[in-house]
Amino acid sequence: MRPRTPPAPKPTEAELGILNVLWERGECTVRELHELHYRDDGAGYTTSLKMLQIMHAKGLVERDDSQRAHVYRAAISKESTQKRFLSDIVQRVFDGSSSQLVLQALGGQPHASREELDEIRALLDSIESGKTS
Amino acid sequence: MRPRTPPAPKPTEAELGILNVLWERGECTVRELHELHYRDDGAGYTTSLKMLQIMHAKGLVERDDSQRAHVYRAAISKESTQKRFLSDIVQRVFDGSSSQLVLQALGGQPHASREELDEIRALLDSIESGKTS
DNA sequence: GCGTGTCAACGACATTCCTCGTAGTTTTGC
DNA sequence: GCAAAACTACGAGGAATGTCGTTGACACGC
Repeated sequence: MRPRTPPAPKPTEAELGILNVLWERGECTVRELHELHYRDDGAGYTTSLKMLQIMHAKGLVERDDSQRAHVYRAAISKESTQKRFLSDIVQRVFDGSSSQLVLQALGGQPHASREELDEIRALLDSIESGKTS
Repeated sequence: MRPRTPPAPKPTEAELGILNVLWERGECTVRELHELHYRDDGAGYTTSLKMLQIMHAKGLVERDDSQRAHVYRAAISKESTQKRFLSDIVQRVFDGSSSQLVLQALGGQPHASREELDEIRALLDSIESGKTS
């Protein structure tokens, strides 16, 4: 028997935009999402609806249809999606080396705050001390 | 007058695979690329050719057609492409915070070598010392 | 009751991506 | 010379993506 949810595909760019709203708001009706996210694009309401329906069919969002206005929320966590995209990009443009990615990320955009840098340093320490070497 | 090269679009996934070969080999004929990259997919030769033609039209690769077998090479650098994808993903799934991305990358895949960790640490130092704060 | 407005569902459509078949040209082997 | 092989060019077409219009169901106010 297969798992009930076949691995939930990688979100497209438009889907990612919607997921960002859902991650922030927790849950949304179609109307709410449309006002929040699609207002400026000038896109029609049915576009928002259709996107959510497609995403629901893909397993990217869950739906409560007990009310007339269905309520949607993300079916995949933001963190797992971050990991997903990260490992994708590491494989595709960084030859599988995540530290190469880290170097590029730190070098390219060096306006991290002192706290963030310290946090990174602390994580480095914990990785190093946890190593079996 | 517009610039001659309108910003060269973001490579698709298939295009990225081809670029990886070109970055490694420097330059390739269609035949070489096909043997190296498309052999296992069972894809036809004309598919490789067409991809390169499309990429050339987009400005992703350059072409030397002085010989019968045209020679292609990447028109965009690997590093700039890494930056491009990195900043994309930072905007899309990390709320614009590249240090958040770094934390996730370091945490998610903690099998970096001692040398890599040291290199990252050195970069942190140079960022911190270079700060105006 | 009934009209007005909101909602989900569905199909249609343009666009992009990737694949391939075919045609026409040039080179090579003999 | 000429046939076979290799190469480029071109267009067709299936799949996915994102957009929308239309339809039919439902709810609320009066």
